[in-house]
Amino acid sequence: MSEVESFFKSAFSVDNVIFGFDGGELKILLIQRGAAPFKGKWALPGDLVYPNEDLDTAAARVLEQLTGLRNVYLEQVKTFGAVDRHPLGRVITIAYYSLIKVTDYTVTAASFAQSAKWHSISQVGDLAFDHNEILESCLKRLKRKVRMTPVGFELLPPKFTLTALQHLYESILRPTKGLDKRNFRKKILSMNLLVELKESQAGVAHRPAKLYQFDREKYEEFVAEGFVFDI
Amino acid sequence: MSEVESFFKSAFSVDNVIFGFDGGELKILLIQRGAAPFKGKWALPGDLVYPNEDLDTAAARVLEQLTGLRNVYLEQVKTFGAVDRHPLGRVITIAYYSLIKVTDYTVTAASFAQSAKWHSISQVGDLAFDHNEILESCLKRLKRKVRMTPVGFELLPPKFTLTALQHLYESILRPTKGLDKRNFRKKILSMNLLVELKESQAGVAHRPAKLYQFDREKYEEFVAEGFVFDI
DNA sequence: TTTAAATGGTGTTAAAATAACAATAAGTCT
DNA sequence: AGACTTATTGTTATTTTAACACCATTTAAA
Repeated sequence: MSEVESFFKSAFSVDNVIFGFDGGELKILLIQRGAAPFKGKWALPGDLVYPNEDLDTAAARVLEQLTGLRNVYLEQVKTFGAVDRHPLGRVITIAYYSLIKVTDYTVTAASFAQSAKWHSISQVGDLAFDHNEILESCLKRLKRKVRMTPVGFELLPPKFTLTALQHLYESILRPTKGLDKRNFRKKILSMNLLVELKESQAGVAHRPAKLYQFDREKYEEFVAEGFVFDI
Repeated sequence: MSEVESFFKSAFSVDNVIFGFDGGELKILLIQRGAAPFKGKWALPGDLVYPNEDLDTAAARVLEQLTGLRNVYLEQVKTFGAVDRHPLGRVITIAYYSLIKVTDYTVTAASFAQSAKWHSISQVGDLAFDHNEILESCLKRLKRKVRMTPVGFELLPPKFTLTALQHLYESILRPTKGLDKRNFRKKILSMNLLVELKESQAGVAHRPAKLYQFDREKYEEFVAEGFVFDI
C-alpha cells in the first residue's frame, strides 16, 4: 500500500451526547450496542459520516433517526482521534451534544431497535469506546454554555415555572449548595427575557406556580444592543 | 466500490493557527502554498494526519517542523468538514491554535521552504481553503480563553512589563476604548500571580518600567484552592 | 545643566453587582 | 378548619467595577 493510500484507510464518525431534563435531573440518551465491538455495552449514539454529508448534517441525522426530532440545538464540541480509540481501524469521531425537550421525544424504530434509554447523568456507567471521555467534554462544555447563553431553555417545555428553571441550572452546574431562590429569581427576571403567563401550574397539591415563557425575539434584540446573557 | 470502502475514501488533516505577539500586535504565522490547490495563496500551516499519529501529535509536529518549537501551548478548537471544503477529495480538518513567543521562533528548513511569514491579524487577506473561517474560530476561542485562564503569558517573553501585558490583552480583546491603566494594574497585581523583579527595562528613551514574571506554581496552588483566573 | 519629551506609576470614590438572609401567601388534602 | 407543601417577595452589608488626573523617572536635545 502506498503512503498516500494509507492516508485514506481511515474514516470519521460523529457521536452525539443527547441531553434531556426530566424529573428535576439532567439525563442523556444512550443506546445499547447490538454488535461487536462492545456488544451489549451502553454507548453514545453515533454513526460514520456519509461521504457526501457535512459533519453537522451527520450529527443531526443521528439525532433524528433516534428521536424523530429536527431543528434541535446541536453543537460540535471536540474531535477524538487517539490512534487506538477504535478496535477495528483508524476512526476518529467528532463529538456533538444536543439539547432536547424530553416531552418531545418519541421512540422511533431506530431507538427501539437499539434499545435507547435515558440515563441520569450521575448514574452513567462504563461506556463503549472512549465515550466516557466524550461525555465529560460535552458536559463541561454544556456547563460553560448554559451560563453564557440561554440554551437552558432548550431543555424545558415552552411553559415552565421559575423553580423548574432553577432546578435545571442546579442539575447542570451542581453548585455545592443550591442556588439562592430569591437571588436567582431577581437575576433571571431582571433580564426581561421571560414572559409571565396568565396560566399557572395545574395538578399539584400545593400553591401552583406561575408559568413563564422564554422570549427569544426579545433576547435577539437585546443581543443586537450588546446584551450578554450571564448567570 | 462498496459502501464500506467509500467511507474510507477520505482523509483528515490538522491546521494550526500559530499566534505570536510582536510590536504590540497580535500576529499569525502563515505559509505561502507552493503547490496546487491554491498555489501561491497564503494558508494556515497544516498536514494530513499520519495513520499512526494522534491528532494532538500531528498538530504539534506541524508546529515543530515550521518553528522548531516543542512544548508549546496548543489547543484543539473545531473540526471543519464541509463536503466541498477541499477541491481534491473529502478531507476534513481539525483546527488547532498555538501560542508561541515570537522571540523563540527560528526559521527552520520547513518554514524557509514554505516561505512562512508573520501577518498582523488585522492584515490577513484571502486565505486558501476555508482557512479564513478557521482563523475566525480560533481567534474567537483565544478571546474567550485569554480572559478565563492565564494563557496570555505564553505569548510574552519570560520577563515583561505591565504595559506590555496590557497591550497584549488589548490586541487580543480589542475593546472599543483601551483598558484603563490603573484598573488593569490593580486587577492583575491583586491576583498575586506576578513576581516583581529587581530588573527594569533597558534601552528605552524614557523612564524604564519594572519587569515581572508569571508565577505558574503559585497559579496552580491557587487553582487547587478554587481560584478562577478572570480578566 | 536645563528643559523637553516620553512613558511609568499611583489612589479615591460613586455606582453596580453580589451574597446572605426569613416571613407570609396560596393552594391541596384530610 | 387545620395541616401541609411549595410560591412569592425585599433589605442590607459587602464586594466589585468603572471612572478619573497627576507626579515620577529616565533619555535626549537644546
